[in-house]
Amino acid sequence: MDAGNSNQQQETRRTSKGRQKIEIKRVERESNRYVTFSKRKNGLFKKATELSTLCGAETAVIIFSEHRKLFSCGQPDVDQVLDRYLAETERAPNNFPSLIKNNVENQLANKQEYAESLKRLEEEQTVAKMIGSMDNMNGGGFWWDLPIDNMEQDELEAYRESMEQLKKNLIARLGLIESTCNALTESRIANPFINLKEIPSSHSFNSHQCRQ
Amino acid sequence: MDAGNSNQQQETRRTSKGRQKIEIKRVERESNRYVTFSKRKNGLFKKATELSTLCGAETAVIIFSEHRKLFSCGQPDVDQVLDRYLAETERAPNNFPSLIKNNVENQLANKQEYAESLKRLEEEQTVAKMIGSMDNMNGGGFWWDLPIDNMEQDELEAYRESMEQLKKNLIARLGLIESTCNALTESRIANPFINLKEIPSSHSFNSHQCRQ
DNA sequence: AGCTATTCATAAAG
DNA sequence: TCTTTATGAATAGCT
Repeated sequence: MDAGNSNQQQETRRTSKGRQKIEIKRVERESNRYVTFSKRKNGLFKKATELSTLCGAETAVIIFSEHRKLFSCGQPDVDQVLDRYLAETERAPNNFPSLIKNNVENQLANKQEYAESLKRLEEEQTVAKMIGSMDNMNGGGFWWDLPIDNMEQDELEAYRESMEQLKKNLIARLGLIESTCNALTESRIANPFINLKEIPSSHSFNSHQCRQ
Repeated sequence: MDAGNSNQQQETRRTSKGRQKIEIKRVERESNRYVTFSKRKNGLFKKATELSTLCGAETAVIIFSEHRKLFSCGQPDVDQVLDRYLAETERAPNNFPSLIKNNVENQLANKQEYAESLKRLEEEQTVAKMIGSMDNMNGGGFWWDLPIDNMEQDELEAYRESMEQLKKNLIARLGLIESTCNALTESRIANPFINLKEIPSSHSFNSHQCRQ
């Protein structure tokens, strides 16, 4: 609507230039930047909340101001959404194998190694069972998402130790794997066949609250 | 700006009623809801990105559609922001609840969930077995100790990415679990009852990417 | 924190 | 789903 015609303020001169177009780049003037941050942060939270209400979506918005202050908003709850998100992304590694499944099936070679891997698997199962035997495991979580609250003290201690050990091992192992990958990648630069594929990922949901 | 006067379309009758005001409540018509979701999701991502650019903030927006499909957007990177968020929330003793909270709430200890967890466990085993079938796997390794040497370039890339993701998530999650254990251990020394509190927050930053 | 004029986002309809 | 239209909303610049 143009409304280009005059009138609309009797005689009270415009008290404002009204909204002006701005470039989307850092707002240099600090006072303005603050105000903008505050207004837009609120706007963003509002939009996120509306999206949830209108469409039944679960949302989480996390913002760290330039001074690193945290603000967050989620429906029904930020942490639930994050848990779900983490669960999803954790799943990605498990999806990976499917990419090479075909090759794997063609490679069933060394029986002995296979036997060893089975043995290892049993160890994992032991842990898993121990955990599984504890009552419950929330729907979309992983085995380490145990109901810690219900553990007895000794179980808790044992569990924590396991976790610490697992963490150490994982970090070390993953670091090794990564560097191996990197080394191999480099050494294969000469390889004319390079095509990257996407890691598929599909997902689930969950989140209510606004902190500021 | 009323522009209430007529004219403005020669004779071309209005082809649209234009935007109409809507109530902020679930959009009942499915087709509309879907369209609204898509538009608003994009709008939200845009707003978040603008906020980052304009104010030097770090943002992460995570959305799970009603069909549980995941969409996310972050500057400079969703996972970095999440790591920061988790780090922040981890430290605060009163904080860790969410993950645990979930479990607690889900501790209706119903059999069905347990069954589901078992099912998931089986899936993990399947993966492990599959990998176990791959030739090689020096004793003591875990399922992610795949025969990297035999991977094709694209698999390798995908695998490395998965590993990096897994590492990030594991570190974050295990850290969270550990601190939870510690907190619980402490709190039990004096009190056998544990109750979760709301999370205070002050904080730091971090995040670039949009997935959809 | 309020105001106001504008720009921006988006509900409807094609 | 993509475009167009017309209008509702968000917000930049001031006070």
